[in-house]
Amino acid sequence: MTPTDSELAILRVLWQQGPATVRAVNEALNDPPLPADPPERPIGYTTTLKLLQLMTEKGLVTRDESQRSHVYSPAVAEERTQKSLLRRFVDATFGGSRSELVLRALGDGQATPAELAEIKRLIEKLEGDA
Amino acid sequence: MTPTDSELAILRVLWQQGPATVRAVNEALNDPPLPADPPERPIGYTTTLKLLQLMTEKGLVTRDESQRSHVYSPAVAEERTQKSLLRRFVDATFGGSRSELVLRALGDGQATPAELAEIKRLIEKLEGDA
DNA sequence: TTGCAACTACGAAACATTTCGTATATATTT
DNA sequence: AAATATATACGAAATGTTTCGTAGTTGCAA
Repeated sequence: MTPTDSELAILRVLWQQGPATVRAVNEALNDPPLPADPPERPIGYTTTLKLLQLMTEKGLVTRDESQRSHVYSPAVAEERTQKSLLRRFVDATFGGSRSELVLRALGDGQATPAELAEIKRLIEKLEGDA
Repeated sequence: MTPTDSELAILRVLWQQGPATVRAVNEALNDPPLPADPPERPIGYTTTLKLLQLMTEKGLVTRDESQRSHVYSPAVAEERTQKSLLRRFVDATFGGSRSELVLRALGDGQATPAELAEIKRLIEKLEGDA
């Protein structure tokens, strides 16, 4: 089962922060890393709650109901989920071609030398494995 | 203006094949590169037509109405569109980190040596520019 | 113990996207 | 000329996602 956009936003909070209450998730969602202009309307508490309830039904999260404030945990792995979303995206946008994707991702002069070096290292490692 | 999934599928046909009629687009959409199992239900002709009409309104395509069968052309550039979709995707899935994206894209041992070599060349070129 | 604050549950509205049926017009075939 | 095939237009149903209001419950403070 693959998350929708809003579900993914919630999963990212849980992956980063670990198990959390509805309130904590909601606050994280509404705490903008970089404030937008014009500022976006905050997501309502019950919206986040409902989403987490739906995600529980779908098996994307689990919850601990032993406390009054339920505590939610991710039930899908970050890497696995990212890979699955990536596959969909590459198929839809680049006809399945990973290298086209990478070319576009790096090919606009915005990648830092550190990023490039890191990726180069990765490639050399992959080549070494062959 | 950024295309929806179905709109993107249509744009990909137009980018690849050049200007085309509704019928040609519809047939291309229903001609599976690799047949699925179970086979998917084909997209109806009027569905494609409607989408192209909406896309015309949105400015994603233009059309030549001089013939009875209108001929549609892409009105947005492939590279620009891909970059914009990529940015959204990287933001939503990898918190904006391009190198995380690339790591995931290449890091599952599925990339071919040729792909890796191509990307390495690109990186060396980018490093040279700095 | 009364009232306020915080919680869950859930139906349904609001919104976005996709799909297609039907009406109508125009060309083509018989 | 009539029947058939092919086209566009467009309303509206179907589907999927997001949002929130409201009801009801539980804990806590006055």
